[in-house]
Amino acid sequence: MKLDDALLKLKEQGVRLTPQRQEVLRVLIEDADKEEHFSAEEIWRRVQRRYASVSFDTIYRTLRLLTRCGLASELDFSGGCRRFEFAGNGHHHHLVCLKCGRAEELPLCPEECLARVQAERPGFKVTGHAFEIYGYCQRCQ
Amino acid sequence: MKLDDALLKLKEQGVRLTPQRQEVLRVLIEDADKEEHFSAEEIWRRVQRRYASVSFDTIYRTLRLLTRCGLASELDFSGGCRRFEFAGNGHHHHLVCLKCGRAEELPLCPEECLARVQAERPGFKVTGHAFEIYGYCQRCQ
DNA sequence: CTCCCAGATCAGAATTATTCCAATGTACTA
DNA sequence: TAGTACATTGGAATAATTCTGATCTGGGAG
Repeated sequence: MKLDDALLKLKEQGVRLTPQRQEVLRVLIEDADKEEHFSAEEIWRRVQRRYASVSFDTIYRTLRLLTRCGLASELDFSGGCRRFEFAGNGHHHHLVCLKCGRAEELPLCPEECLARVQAERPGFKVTGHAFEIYGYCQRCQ
Repeated sequence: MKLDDALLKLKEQGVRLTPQRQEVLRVLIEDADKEEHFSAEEIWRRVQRRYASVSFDTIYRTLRLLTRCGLASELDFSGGCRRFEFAGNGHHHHLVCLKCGRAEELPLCPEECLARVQAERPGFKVTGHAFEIYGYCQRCQ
Protein backbone atom coordinates (compact mmCIF):
# COMPACT_ATOMS: atom_id res chain seq x y z
CA MET A 1 0.00 0.00 0.00
CA LYS A 2 1.23 3.47 -0.85
CA LEU A 3 0.82 6.84 0.81
CA ASP A 4 -2.06 7.94 -1.43
CA ASP A 5 -4.05 4.82 -0.69
CA ALA A 6 -3.48 5.30 3.01
CA LEU A 7 -4.62 8.94 2.87
CA LEU A 8 -7.70 7.91 0.96
CA LYS A 9 -8.47 5.27 3.56
CA LEU A 10 -8.23 7.88 6.32
CA LYS A 11 -10.50 10.25 4.43
CA GLU A 12 -13.07 7.49 3.95
CA GLN A 13 -13.14 7.02 7.71
CA GLY A 14 -13.99 10.70 8.14
CA VAL A 15 -10.61 11.58 9.64
CA ARG A 16 -9.37 15.13 9.16
CA LEU A 17 -6.25 15.23 7.00
CA THR A 18 -3.90 17.65 8.69
CA PRO A 19 -0.39 18.23 7.35
CA GLN A 20 1.12 16.73 10.50
CA ARG A 21 -0.89 13.53 10.12
CA GLN A 22 0.05 13.26 6.48
CA GLU A 23 3.70 13.67 7.30
CA VAL A 24 3.63 11.06 10.07
CA LEU A 25 2.07 8.65 7.63
CA ARG A 26 4.61 9.58 4.95
CA VAL A 27 7.49 8.87 7.34
CA LEU A 28 6.01 5.49 8.29
CA ILE A 29 5.51 4.50 4.67
CA GLU A 30 8.38 6.08 2.79
CA ASP A 31 11.23 6.47 5.29
CA ALA A 32 11.08 2.96 6.73
CA ASP A 33 12.88 0.03 5.25
CA LYS A 34 12.40 -3.62 6.19
CA GLU A 35 14.77 -3.54 9.15
CA GLU A 36 13.96 -0.12 10.52
CA HIS A 37 11.00 0.48 12.77
CA PHE A 38 10.79 3.93 14.27
CA SER A 39 10.48 4.98 17.87
CA ALA A 40 8.11 7.86 18.58
CA GLU A 41 11.12 10.14 18.97
CA GLU A 42 12.57 9.17 15.60
CA ILE A 43 9.25 9.89 13.95
CA TRP A 44 9.08 13.22 15.78
CA ARG A 45 12.52 14.23 14.51
CA ARG A 46 11.61 13.37 10.95
CA VAL A 47 8.28 15.18 11.02
CA GLN A 48 10.07 18.20 12.52
CA ARG A 49 12.17 18.50 9.36
CA ARG A 50 9.10 19.66 7.52
CA TYR A 51 6.99 21.02 10.39
CA ALA A 52 9.49 22.40 12.84
CA SER A 53 7.00 23.18 15.59
CA VAL A 54 5.19 19.85 15.69
CA SER A 55 4.68 18.69 19.26
CA PHE A 56 5.50 15.32 20.71
CA ASP A 57 1.91 14.97 21.80
CA THR A 58 0.73 15.26 18.20
CA ILE A 59 3.02 12.43 17.19
CA TYR A 60 1.63 10.14 19.86
CA ARG A 61 -1.95 11.16 19.22
CA THR A 62 -1.52 10.61 15.51
CA LEU A 63 0.09 7.23 16.02
CA ARG A 64 -2.77 6.17 18.27
CA LEU A 65 -5.25 7.42 15.66
CA LEU A 66 -3.52 5.57 12.86
CA THR A 67 -3.46 2.43 14.97
CA ARG A 68 -7.19 2.70 15.61
CA CYS A 69 -7.75 3.17 11.87
CA GLY A 70 -5.71 0.07 11.07
CA LEU A 71 -2.91 1.98 9.35
CA ALA A 72 -0.21 1.60 12.00
CA SER A 73 0.91 -1.02 14.50
CA GLU A 74 2.50 -0.45 17.89
CA LEU A 75 5.33 -2.88 18.52
CA ASP A 76 6.15 -3.61 22.15
CA PHE A 77 9.54 -5.21 21.90
CA SER A 78 11.43 -6.39 24.95
CA GLY A 79 13.87 -3.95 26.54
CA GLY A 80 11.54 -0.99 26.53
CA CYS A 81 11.85 -0.21 22.84
CA ARG A 82 8.31 0.57 21.76
CA ARG A 83 8.25 1.10 18.02
CA PHE A 84 5.77 1.86 15.28
CA GLU A 85 5.29 0.61 11.77
CA PHE A 86 2.95 1.06 8.84
CA ALA A 87 0.33 -1.68 8.91
CA GLY A 88 -0.46 -1.85 5.20
CA ASN A 89 2.20 -4.34 4.20
CA GLY A 90 0.56 -7.56 5.30
CA HIS A 91 0.66 -9.51 8.54
CA HIS A 92 4.09 -10.49 9.80
CA HIS A 93 6.23 -10.84 12.91
CA HIS A 94 9.75 -9.72 13.85
CA LEU A 95 13.28 -10.87 14.44
CA VAL A 96 14.62 -8.32 16.92
CA CYS A 97 18.24 -7.52 17.75
CA LEU A 98 18.64 -6.86 21.48
CA LYS A 99 21.74 -4.71 20.91
CA CYS A 100 20.85 -2.32 18.09
CA GLY A 101 17.07 -2.65 18.32
CA ARG A 102 16.57 -3.21 14.60
CA ALA A 103 13.74 -5.53 13.66
CA GLU A 104 13.60 -7.61 10.55
CA GLU A 105 10.20 -8.67 9.29
CA LEU A 106 9.41 -12.39 9.33
CA PRO A 107 6.86 -13.55 6.75
CA LEU A 108 5.39 -16.22 9.01
CA CYS A 109 2.84 -16.61 11.79
CA PRO A 110 2.19 -19.31 14.42
CA GLU A 111 -1.31 -19.96 13.13
CA GLU A 112 -1.73 -23.50 14.48
CA CYS A 113 -1.06 -22.23 18.00
CA LEU A 114 -3.68 -19.54 17.59
CA ALA A 115 -6.21 -22.00 16.21
CA ARG A 116 -5.59 -24.43 19.05
CA VAL A 117 -6.02 -21.76 21.70
CA GLN A 118 -9.22 -20.45 20.15
CA ALA A 119 -10.62 -23.97 19.98
CA GLU A 120 -9.67 -24.78 23.56
CA ARG A 121 -10.75 -21.47 25.20
CA PRO A 122 -14.08 -20.55 23.67
CA GLY A 123 -14.78 -18.14 26.55
CA PHE A 124 -11.85 -15.89 25.66
CA LYS A 125 -12.35 -13.40 22.83
CA VAL A 126 -9.07 -13.19 20.90
CA THR A 127 -8.34 -9.81 19.32
CA GLY A 128 -4.65 -10.04 18.49
CA HIS A 129 -1.33 -11.65 19.16
CA ALA A 130 2.38 -10.97 19.23
CA PHE A 131 5.31 -13.14 18.26
CA GLU A 132 8.88 -11.94 18.31
CA ILE A 133 12.19 -13.74 18.18
CA TYR A 134 15.06 -12.10 20.07
CA GLY A 135 18.80 -12.35 19.70
CA TYR A 136 21.77 -10.65 18.10
CA CYS A 137 22.14 -9.77 14.45
CA GLN A 138 25.31 -10.49 12.50
CA ARG A 139 26.67 -6.96 13.00
CA CYS A 140 26.10 -6.91 16.77
CA GLN A 141 27.39 -10.32 17.87
CA MET B 1 10.39 -26.04 41.59
CA LYS B 2 9.89 -24.92 45.17
CA LEU B 3 11.25 -22.04 47.21
CA ASP B 4 13.99 -24.10 48.85
CA ASP B 5 15.31 -25.34 45.52
CA ALA B 6 15.35 -21.79 44.20
CA LEU B 7 17.24 -20.49 47.24
CA LEU B 8 19.75 -23.30 46.86
CA LYS B 9 20.22 -22.41 43.21
CA LEU B 10 20.91 -18.80 44.14
CA LYS B 11 23.41 -19.85 46.77
CA GLU B 12 25.21 -22.08 44.27
CA GLN B 13 25.62 -19.07 42.03
CA GLY B 14 27.35 -17.18 44.85
CA VAL B 15 24.47 -14.76 45.36
CA ARG B 16 24.02 -13.27 48.80
CA LEU B 17 20.77 -14.41 50.42
CA THR B 18 19.26 -11.33 52.01
CA PRO B 19 15.84 -11.45 53.64
CA GLN B 20 14.43 -9.10 51.00
CA ARG B 21 15.58 -11.33 48.17
CA GLN B 22 14.17 -14.39 49.84
CA GLU B 23 10.84 -12.67 50.31
CA VAL B 24 10.66 -11.51 46.68
CA LEU B 25 11.31 -15.07 45.60
CA ARG B 26 8.75 -16.39 48.06
CA VAL B 27 6.10 -14.02 46.69
CA LEU B 28 6.87 -15.07 43.11
CA ILE B 29 6.66 -18.75 43.98
CA GLU B 30 4.02 -19.01 46.67
CA ASP B 31 1.68 -16.05 46.17
CA ALA B 32 1.20 -16.46 42.41
CA ASP B 33 -1.46 -18.62 40.92
CA LYS B 34 -1.74 -19.57 37.27
CA GLU B 35 -3.61 -16.46 36.21
CA GLU B 36 -1.82 -13.90 38.34
CA HIS B 37 1.46 -12.39 37.29
CA PHE B 38 2.67 -9.58 39.46
CA SER B 39 3.63 -6.06 38.54
CA ALA B 40 6.66 -4.66 40.34
CA GLU B 41 4.33 -2.63 42.52
CA GLU B 42 2.29 -5.65 43.56
CA ILE B 43 5.46 -7.47 44.53
CA TRP B 44 6.60 -4.40 46.44
CA ARG B 45 3.34 -4.28 48.43
CA ARG B 46 3.60 -7.94 49.31
CA VAL B 47 7.23 -7.78 50.38
CA GLN B 48 6.37 -4.72 52.49
CA ARG B 49 4.00 -6.83 54.58
CA ARG B 50 7.01 -8.57 56.05
CA TYR B 51 9.70 -5.91 55.52
CA ALA B 52 7.90 -2.63 55.86
CA SER B 53 10.83 -0.45 54.85
CA VAL B 54 11.85 -2.27 51.68
CA SER B 55 12.50 0.17 48.85
CA PHE B 56 11.11 0.02 45.36
CA ASP B 57 14.63 0.01 44.04
CA THR B 58 15.41 -3.19 45.88
CA ILE B 59 12.43 -4.88 44.27
CA TYR B 60 13.58 -3.93 40.79
CA ARG B 61 17.20 -4.79 41.49
CA THR B 62 16.21 -8.16 42.88
CA LEU B 63 13.95 -8.92 39.96
CA ARG B 64 16.77 -8.12 37.54
CA LEU B 65 19.11 -10.31 39.56
CA LEU B 66 16.66 -13.21 39.58
CA THR B 67 16.16 -12.81 35.85
CA ARG B 68 19.91 -12.96 35.25
CA CYS B 69 20.09 -16.08 37.42
CA GLY B 70 17.31 -17.74 35.44
CA LEU B 71 14.82 -17.74 38.32
CA ALA B 72 12.46 -15.04 37.06
CA SER B 73 11.07 -13.85 33.73
CA GLU B 74 10.12 -10.33 32.77
CA LEU B 75 6.91 -10.29 30.76
CA ASP B 76 6.45 -7.30 28.43
CA PHE B 77 2.77 -7.47 27.65
CA SER B 78 1.12 -4.97 25.38
CA GLY B 79 -0.48 -1.93 26.97
CA GLY B 80 2.41 -1.08 29.26
CA CYS B 81 1.80 -3.85 31.76
CA ARG B 82 5.23 -5.26 32.51
CA ARG B 83 4.93 -8.21 34.82
CA PHE B 84 7.13 -10.77 36.48
CA GLU B 85 6.87 -14.48 37.09
CA PHE B 86 8.87 -17.30 38.58
CA ALA B 87 10.77 -19.08 35.83
CA GLY B 88 11.01 -22.53 37.39
CA ASN B 89 7.69 -23.93 36.15
CA GLY B 90 8.61 -24.85 32.61
CA HIS B 91 8.46 -22.98 29.33
CA HIS B 92 5.10 -21.54 28.35
CA HIS B 93 3.37 -18.52 26.82
CA HIS B 94 0.40 -16.37 27.80
CA LEU B 95 -3.20 -15.54 27.04
CA VAL B 96 -3.51 -11.93 28.17
CA CYS B 97 -6.68 -9.97 28.94
CA LEU B 98 -6.38 -6.39 27.70
CA LYS B 99 -8.89 -5.13 30.24
CA CYS B 100 -7.90 -6.67 33.57
CA GLY B 101 -4.32 -7.56 32.66
CA ARG B 102 -4.52 -11.10 33.96
CA ALA B 103 -2.49 -13.67 32.05
CA GLU B 104 -3.27 -17.31 31.80
CA GLU B 105 -0.44 -19.69 31.02
CA LEU B 106 -0.55 -21.55 27.70
CA PRO B 107 1.25 -24.88 27.62
CA LEU B 108 2.33 -24.53 23.99
CA CYS B 109 5.09 -22.95 21.93
CA PRO B 110 5.42 -22.09 18.22
CA GLU B 111 8.43 -24.32 17.79
CA GLU B 112 8.17 -24.88 14.04
CA CYS B 113 8.34 -21.14 13.47
CA LEU B 114 11.45 -20.90 15.62
CA ALA B 115 13.08 -23.79 13.82
CA ARG B 116 12.30 -22.32 10.42
CA VAL B 117 13.73 -18.96 11.32
CA GLN B 118 16.90 -20.46 12.76
CA ALA B 119 17.37 -22.54 9.63
CA GLU B 120 16.77 -19.60 7.30
CA ARG B 121 18.84 -16.96 9.16
CA PRO B 122 22.05 -18.65 10.24
CA GLY B 123 23.71 -15.24 10.76
CA PHE B 124 21.30 -14.27 13.56
CA LYS B 125 21.99 -15.68 17.02
CA VAL B 126 18.63 -16.45 18.64
CA THR B 127 18.53 -16.08 22.42
CA GLY B 128 14.82 -16.00 23.17
CA HIS B 129 11.32 -15.37 21.94
CA ALA B 130 7.92 -14.10 23.02
CA PHE B 131 4.45 -15.23 22.05
CA GLU B 132 1.31 -13.78 23.56
CA ILE B 133 -2.32 -13.90 22.56
CA TYR B 134 -4.40 -10.85 23.44
CA GLY B 135 -8.09 -10.36 23.91
CA TYR B 136 -10.79 -10.23 26.57
CA CYS B 137 -11.46 -12.86 29.17
CA GLN B 138 -14.96 -14.08 29.97
CA ARG B 139 -15.36 -11.70 32.91
CA CYS B 140 -14.23 -8.60 31.00
CA GLN B 141 -16.12 -8.92 27.72
C1' DC C 1 31.87 -16.28 68.15
C1' DT C 2 33.26 -11.79 66.45
C1' DC C 3 35.20 -8.76 63.03
C1' DC C 4 35.20 -6.96 58.63
C1' DC C 5 34.08 -5.36 54.07
C1' DA C 6 32.21 -6.24 49.44
C1' DG C 7 28.18 -5.89 48.23
C1' DA C 8 23.17 -4.78 49.52
C1' DT C 9 19.79 -1.58 51.15
C1' DC C 10 17.49 2.87 51.76
C1' DA C 11 15.35 7.46 50.72
C1' DG C 12 14.89 10.50 47.68
C1' DA C 13 16.14 12.64 43.46
C1' DA C 14 16.81 12.03 38.41
C1' DT C 15 15.48 10.21 34.10
C1' DT C 16 12.55 8.62 30.49
C1' DA C 17 8.34 7.80 28.15
C1' DT C 18 3.85 9.08 27.67
C1' DT C 19 -0.35 11.70 28.48
C1' DC C 20 -3.10 15.68 30.04
C1' DC C 21 -4.62 20.48 29.74
C1' DA C 22 -6.05 25.07 28.39
C1' DA C 23 -5.33 28.32 24.89
C1' DT C 24 -4.98 28.91 20.09
C1' DG C 25 -5.19 27.54 15.24
C1' DT C 26 -7.32 25.34 11.10
C1' DA C 27 -9.63 21.74 7.78
C1' DC C 28 -13.67 21.21 5.88
C1' DT C 29 -18.84 21.68 5.41
C1' DA C 30 -22.40 24.40 3.77
C1' DT D 1 -15.94 32.63 2.87
C1' DA D 2 -17.34 31.99 7.56
C1' DG D 3 -18.21 29.12 11.35
C1' DT D 4 -17.25 25.42 14.23
C1' DA D 5 -15.86 21.09 15.62
C1' DC D 6 -11.80 19.15 15.92
C1' DA D 7 -6.53 19.40 15.92
C1' DT D 8 -2.28 21.44 17.48
C1' DT D 9 0.83 23.54 20.70
C1' DG D 10 3.88 24.06 24.79
C1' DG D 11 4.28 23.18 29.07
C1' DA D 12 3.09 20.79 32.99
C1' DA D 13 1.61 16.27 35.06
C1' DT D 14 2.02 11.40 35.63
C1' DA D 15 3.99 6.93 35.84
C1' DA D 16 7.54 3.64 35.59
C1' DT D 17 12.16 2.74 36.26
C1' DT D 18 16.92 3.79 37.44
C1' DC D 19 20.59 6.35 39.74
C1' DT D 20 23.16 8.25 43.81
C1' DG D 21 25.50 8.67 48.00
C1' DA D 22 25.06 7.43 52.73
C1' DT D 23 24.38 3.59 55.64
C1' DC D 24 23.88 -1.21 56.83
C1' DT D 25 24.78 -6.31 56.85
C1' DG D 26 25.48 -11.48 55.23
C1' DG D 27 28.55 -14.62 55.66
C1' DG D 28 33.58 -15.90 55.18
C1' DA D 29 38.19 -15.45 57.73
C1' DG D 30 40.31 -15.79 61.86
